[in-house]
Amino acid sequence: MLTRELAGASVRPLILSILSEGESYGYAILSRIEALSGGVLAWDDGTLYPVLHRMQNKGLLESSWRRADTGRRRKYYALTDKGRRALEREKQQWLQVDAMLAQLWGLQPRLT
Amino acid sequence: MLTRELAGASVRPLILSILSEGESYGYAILSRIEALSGGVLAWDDGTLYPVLHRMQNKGLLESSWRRADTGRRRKYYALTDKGRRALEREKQQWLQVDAMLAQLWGLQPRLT
DNA sequence: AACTATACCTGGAGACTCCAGGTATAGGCC
DNA sequence: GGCCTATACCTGGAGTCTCCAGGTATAGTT
Repeated sequence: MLTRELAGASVRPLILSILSEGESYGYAILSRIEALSGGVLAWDDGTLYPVLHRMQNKGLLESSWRRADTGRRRKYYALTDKGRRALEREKQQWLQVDAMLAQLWGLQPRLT
Repeated sequence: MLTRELAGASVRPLILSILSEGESYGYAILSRIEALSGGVLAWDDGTLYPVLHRMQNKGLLESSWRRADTGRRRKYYALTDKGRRALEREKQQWLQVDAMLAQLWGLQPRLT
């Protein structure tokens, strides 16, 4: 698994990025992350939900309870404009740090 | 500046990577990081020192006080074998997460 | 009726960054 | 000599965050 710190640094960008593709809900976001990582990475749901709540409190997300075709209640989250701007900032920051590490590791820099 | 989380996720890999090039000391590590970031990123030294102490406690680093040619006392840090292994792990984890984000952002994957 | 997968939530423990403050000294300038 | 700046290190407390363990509820399958 990931170090606590890297987990912390990546949850938010991952959530924002996933939601930038369209609205989704907690359980699906978890599955998406697991799939993206090739099954390597799986967050505890008790970690994800508080993060979603905090992000909503900060105005990055908005949510609405809806009933899916399956009959289940789901809380769908969608990006707000503020969330979209936050994603852009987080992305720039990630690329900034990544560029530093790439330099130290002798990897070729990323072309943005 | 960086989000607290990204800062947390990157300090350790950055320190380990910088020290993998050879021993160094707190103040120089700070300057190195600032230089690597093109002046954008500057850690507070009150953040760095406790990190170095923790890493030493965990056996990733070893330190020795020495007097530099300038006459100043410096605490030099060097990687231990355990530290080198930790770097390798942290690197793999970073690349793992980076690959996920790259996928979401439509960037080309990194060839390792 | 029991089980599994789906779907959400909370509280407390522990860990960590950040900030503000502190100590000490070499070298340059007046 | 006296002052300032850059160099060099350290600590304590506030606030924030992940992680874990626990809890609730229900659709579908056996």
